[in-house]
Amino acid sequence: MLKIYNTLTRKKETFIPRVEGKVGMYVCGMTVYDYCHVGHARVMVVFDTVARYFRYLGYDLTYVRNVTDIDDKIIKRAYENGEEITQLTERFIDAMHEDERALFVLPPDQEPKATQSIDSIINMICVLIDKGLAYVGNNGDVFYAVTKFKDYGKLSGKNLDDLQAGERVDVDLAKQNPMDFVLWKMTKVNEPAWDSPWGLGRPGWHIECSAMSTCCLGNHFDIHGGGMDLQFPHHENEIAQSEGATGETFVNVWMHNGFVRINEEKMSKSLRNFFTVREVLKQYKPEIIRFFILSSHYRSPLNYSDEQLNDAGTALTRLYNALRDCDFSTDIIDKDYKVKFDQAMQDDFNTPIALSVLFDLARELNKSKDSINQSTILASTLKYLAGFLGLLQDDPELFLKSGAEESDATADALIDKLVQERIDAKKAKNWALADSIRDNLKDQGVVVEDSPNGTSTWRRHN
RNA sequence: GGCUGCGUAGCAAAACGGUUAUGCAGUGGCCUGCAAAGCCAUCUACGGCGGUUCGACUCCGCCCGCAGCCUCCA
Repeated sequence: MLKIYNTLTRKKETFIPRVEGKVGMYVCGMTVYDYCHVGHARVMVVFDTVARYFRYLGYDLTYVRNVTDIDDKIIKRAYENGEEITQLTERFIDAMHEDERALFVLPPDQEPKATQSIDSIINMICVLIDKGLAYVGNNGDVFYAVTKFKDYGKLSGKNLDDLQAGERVDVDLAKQNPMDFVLWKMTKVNEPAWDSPWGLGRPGWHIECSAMSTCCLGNHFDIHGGGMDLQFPHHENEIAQSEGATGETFVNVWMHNGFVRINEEKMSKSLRNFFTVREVLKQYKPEIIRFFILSSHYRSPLNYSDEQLNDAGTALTRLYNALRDCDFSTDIIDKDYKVKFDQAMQDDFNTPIALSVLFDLARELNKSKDSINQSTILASTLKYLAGFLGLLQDDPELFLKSGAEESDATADALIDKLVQERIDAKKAKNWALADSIRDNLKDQGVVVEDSPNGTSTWRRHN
């Protein structure tokens, strides 16, 4: 029985799909004006893992993750760069897909873009105006009237009166209520604009997700996810828009992942304390980053530091080491470990425990190396289960011999040659030479390991 | 100010009302020419104060500390 923590009820609930055997999941994706940072990577990896697990459980999943390709920041950045908006957004969409592939994130089934959903956005705004939930302000912008939606605040646990008491910057005088938010913005000079019943303009941020999600998954679907910071106001506003427009329940389960932190502080673009995925990839192998992300529960904060990444690298090396030189078979899986793994994953996708099961498995595998049958079963089980986390699918030999940089065949050949020279030196009992070769390689980040039968292997230190 | 959430050993990170988490690091041993890897053993815990209970790290209350949201942010 799969349990998922639902932000709406603040409880873990047994997951019951709306339609038996099917799951619709929408995740708020990136605004594409810059490279993805580790915080974005967390969203991608976490929901990729959720998606993989739903499929593993046999659900027919439709996973939608949008791209916000029109907003103030995009316009500003394009202007600063002296670049066409579409040129900028296409560039960063490509970069995002590259990062995604690097982190073994499988593409979502649908990836709608805001600029390609203008019709459904306009339709939804029309309905909201017809229903008296939205109005045209005296500056021509269209606003959502939050006081008209009785459940406003139900997701974030906020209450309009308290919010109004809070300090607010720059209250827009065209609004009836300071908490009202924009559905449609009138165009300014040199901005992209679409024709609408209210004149040339562009959509506000929140409406695009309401339009795209209901468009792709229907008025009512199972899961909506995103980072914690989207809880309010973004997701709150989505509920107001979608439920206001359709009169139906919008989403059954709201999932929010925790932040990536640096020095106990949220990693964010505005604080300028972020590392982009491609920066980190220069230093660490992609699978290490994925392992690092999954080593804490998706709702917990995740502190980013070199120490953490190094630990993740060592831990992952242990698993790959266990798989080294093993045979694999797809049809023999150890049931006990599978059950333990499932128990962890079904408890709100508890990946730290799922990983601990993999380590238990690795220990037993290391002990069973002299029994081919047993080690094949355990190795196959380890690789099979790890696959649902998007881990351990590389050839162990390749993983262990690779570094963060692109692999270099000539460098590897040279290492092989030195390792062979060392084997020869060992045979001649020339320990001094053997040790100096080993020390030499170690200085280059290559660890040599001997095996009982006189052969030697090597791996690159993370 | 309002609303969330968190506080576990050297570091990271989980579960659980009474029983080994797990990874890294440390210590002792086995293995090894010596190492590394691996195996075995082992030391460091549950922010503070009360309460409930036969028994609480786990439930409740208060306090302290931290983070986040209330403005664009994954």
